[in-house]
Amino acid sequence: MNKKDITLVIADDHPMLLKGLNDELQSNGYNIIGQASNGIQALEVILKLQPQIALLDIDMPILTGFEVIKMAREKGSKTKFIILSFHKESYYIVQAKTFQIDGYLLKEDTFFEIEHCIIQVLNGHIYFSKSIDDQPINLASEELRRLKLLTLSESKILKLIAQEISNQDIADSLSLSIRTIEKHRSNIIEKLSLKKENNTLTNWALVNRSIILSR
Amino acid sequence: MNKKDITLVIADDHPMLLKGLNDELQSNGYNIIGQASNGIQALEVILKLQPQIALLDIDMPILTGFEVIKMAREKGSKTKFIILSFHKESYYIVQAKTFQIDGYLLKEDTFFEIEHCIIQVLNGHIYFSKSIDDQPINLASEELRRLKLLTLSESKILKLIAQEISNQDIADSLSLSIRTIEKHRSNIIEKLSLKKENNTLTNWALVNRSIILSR
DNA sequence: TTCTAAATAAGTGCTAACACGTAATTATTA
DNA sequence: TAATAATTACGTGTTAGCACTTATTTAGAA
Repeated sequence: MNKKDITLVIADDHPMLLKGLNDELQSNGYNIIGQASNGIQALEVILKLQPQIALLDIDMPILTGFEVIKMAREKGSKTKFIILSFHKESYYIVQAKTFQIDGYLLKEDTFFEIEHCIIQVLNGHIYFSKSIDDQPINLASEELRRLKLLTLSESKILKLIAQEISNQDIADSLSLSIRTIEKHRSNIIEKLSLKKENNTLTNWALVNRSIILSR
Repeated sequence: MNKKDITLVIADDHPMLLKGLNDELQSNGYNIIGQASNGIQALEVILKLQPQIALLDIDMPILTGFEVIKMAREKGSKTKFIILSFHKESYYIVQAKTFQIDGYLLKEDTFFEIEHCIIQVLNGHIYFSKSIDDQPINLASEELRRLKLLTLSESKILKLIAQEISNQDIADSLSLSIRTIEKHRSNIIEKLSLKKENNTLTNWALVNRSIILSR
């Protein structure tokens, strides 16, 4: 495929970065059909122009990159999405993987890395920046994979925990003893293989809140 | 003064941003005599080329922008410094003013704002981005507003809390008493007006993790 | 029907976070 | 210089979550 046949939309709320990305891509022969400097603008441009690839920042005004992707897909968009972010923390990477986003780049990456990612994604592969340390991601993903091991009651309780509801309140709302809830918590901790720390389950549930609540 | 007589050095560890800035400045007739992608490189280039103005990122590898400025001045550099940063929090601004830095821009600023700043600084004025004072709508949430109330120490500790580091470990890493950390936590809770619940601060920090860590 | 998994519940002890107070030492600023 | 804010630190008590264990009832599978 010729580079000029690859349609791209790019979105970032930092004008200089947007310009740098635009110039570098264009001078390398890519066809940038749209730009945006906030989330809602990005969503509109993507839905209207239906590019093959959209390169999105996460932290944008009005809508985050993740929200744009979710909404674009709900509207039936076939665009492939690449996140371009400052964040290399596992929290973001896990979220990107959960959303099944096609690519994840860091703003510290060179153009070489960006171009490589675009090509990989166009060929149907998933590509995450080489600069991301895979270790914690795999650990976190492993825990998410284990979510499937939970029974119905355990899942229900986990959702309540992720909403910062105390054992006592969970017990009350489900008309169960607080000891039952405690036992469920123990079982959940064991199934997810969480480290034995104070409030380990609550902490883990809050960090992975969006994933738990979206299930 | 003609634009092409204005000598500039720019430094940022994000290649795309550096390119965007370079292209935009050059196509507007400015004379960029040097670039750098980390702190030590920036320092070398500034000392060697002695530009009239250096545009520096704060968060760079090896040396921060502030450190570069301090060291360049200690070596007798007459260069005027403009910080180009993501941070609009008061403590960064205060730090910039304490260092008597000539200009402070945000990466969300347009080229118009950047150019205006360069001109002001060249004329011996101090110029801080217009976006710093007016509260941006997209970030005007109550929580973020209250985050501004925190002191430097409190912010530092809050970031560690958001990374699930215990009081004891925070105390150890900062060489402080655990009681000091506890006191800071109490103060943070009060400043943020969090509800009086068990682990209320940890929970809040984890829920708002991305906001806290991106600051 | 027997076996197993899930759901229910309780005993007992430990720990980190937090409430609420006091107070000394530094910075900062008016 | 005086007043204020920030940082440091300790005392004492409370609580929610968790470890580790035992045990009954219910429901589904072999």
